[in-house]
Amino acid sequence: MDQNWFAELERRIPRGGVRTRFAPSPTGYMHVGNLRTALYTWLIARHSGGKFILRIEDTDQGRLVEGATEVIYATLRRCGLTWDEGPDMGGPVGPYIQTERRELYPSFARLLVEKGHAYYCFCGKSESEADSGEFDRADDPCRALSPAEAQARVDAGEPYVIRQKIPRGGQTTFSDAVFGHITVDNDTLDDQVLLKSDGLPTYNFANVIDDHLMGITHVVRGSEYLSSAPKYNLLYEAFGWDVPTYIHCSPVMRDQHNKMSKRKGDPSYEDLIAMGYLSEAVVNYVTLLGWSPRGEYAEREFFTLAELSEIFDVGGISKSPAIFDMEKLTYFNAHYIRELSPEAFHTAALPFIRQAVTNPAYSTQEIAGLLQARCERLTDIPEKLDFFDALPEYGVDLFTNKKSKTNPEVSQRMLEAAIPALEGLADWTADAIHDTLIGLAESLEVKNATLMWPVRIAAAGKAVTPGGAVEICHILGRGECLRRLRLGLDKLKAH
RNA sequence: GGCCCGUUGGUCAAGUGGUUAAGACACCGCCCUUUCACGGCGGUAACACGAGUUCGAGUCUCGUACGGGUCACCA
Repeated sequence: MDQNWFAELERRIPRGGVRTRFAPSPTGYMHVGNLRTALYTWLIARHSGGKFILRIEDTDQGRLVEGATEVIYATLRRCGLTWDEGPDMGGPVGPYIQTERRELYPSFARLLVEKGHAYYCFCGKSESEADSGEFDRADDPCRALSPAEAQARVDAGEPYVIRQKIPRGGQTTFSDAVFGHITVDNDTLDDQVLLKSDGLPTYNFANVIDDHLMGITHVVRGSEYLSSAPKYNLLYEAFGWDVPTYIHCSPVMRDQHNKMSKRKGDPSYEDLIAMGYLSEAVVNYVTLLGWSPRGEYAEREFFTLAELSEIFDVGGISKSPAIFDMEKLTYFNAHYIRELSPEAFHTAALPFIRQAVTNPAYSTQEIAGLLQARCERLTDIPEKLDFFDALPEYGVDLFTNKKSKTNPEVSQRMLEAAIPALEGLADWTADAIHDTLIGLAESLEVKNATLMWPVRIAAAGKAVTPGGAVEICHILGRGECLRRLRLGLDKLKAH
């Protein structure tokens, strides 16, 4: 490759503003840790009015998953993480899929060889594998090969990889926005493979090349890459490129000892949605797992994405791992469910209401109204409504409740009074039912609960219901409600 | 094991040498009440340990313990 080719690539790099990138490998789902990385990356770009770029890292040919990039697109879109450049829309520094950039990497690897910072290595895979424990990379004879010798073997068609030539001795210091300055002895760094024998770059190499060529200014990634960061610095240095700002994030854990992982059954973003969690709740909660707002916002925890992009700062990212707490997510979810307008909640809840309530006579709007303050996840809904379509089997013991001062005998009296009172109602409205029952309790000289309890039990056949006697009677409608109340009365008489 | 990193209540966390060591979840209690929720009020509960430095240390230094990461032609 000639100088002009390199110069042209350099010329395309946007300069000036902040540019961040989310660079997932397409594995078919988005784990929580990944989502958080995407969030922070997006937030950093938006906070400073910069660009957020999506790049697909698919250099591992053995792990390609069908339809995986669609999952990434769908998740980012659903979370509101809009991107400015990416595989689907292109951009000034495309292509944005690494395998489509494959011809780029060998040239840069060879450039490094010419500069003396990398070398051809002809050792087979088996030799370099650590199981023997005998092979010391520092003694790799390939490292000492003269350029002419190496070139001759390449020309002869011998398989090879290109390795980074780490300086012997000395130290390398790199800087991370979260962890600060870290210095390591070069001797603890290994001559990592840059270009694999299949001609594709390793993750570490492709990252450096692509981040530079795409003008990335801030690199957000997991702390598992912290220990390879010094080698990145050496690479940037060897090329003479500016080093981007590193932002390493500690992992999201499932418990004290293990990272969250699909393999161990931990939920991915898609799983959480299927479990009845709202996207906004997941986004809000996950952002706070490992980052917290400072100053005037330190005591707040509910934020919209727009608010987060206003106040997000890298300084608030914590160094230690955070354990994912489903209970707290559930709390956030409950909050977001309550924040929904009644209409929006009805729309979200309808499929779940329909799992339990099929009778078209019952108002799903009214049912949704009862549910909104009573469910933490949408999936909680069906179980709460199981008494509408059919009155459950129940025993007279349900009519006993100490706090409401009821028992079967009292309940019988209450129903005997309530049934005719309700039969006489001109309009079956919630207000009318309410006023009638309250008035009846007053004239019977019992507390409201003493009358309401048996009415509700007879109407629902269940001790715990969303909504009280008035709401349930109203939803059931005059006919069904009175039928159930009479059934309850018969049951009490038989008792 | 070598190297790197971390450690404030059960969990998320604020705290940047002087605080009665915030706040939230969970838990418990009380209030509200037509069951259950919602909401309101209150409570239990933490600086891993040991040495320094300092008038003074959760905050700085060192060590110990514990935890995590990494040592692939995976990302």
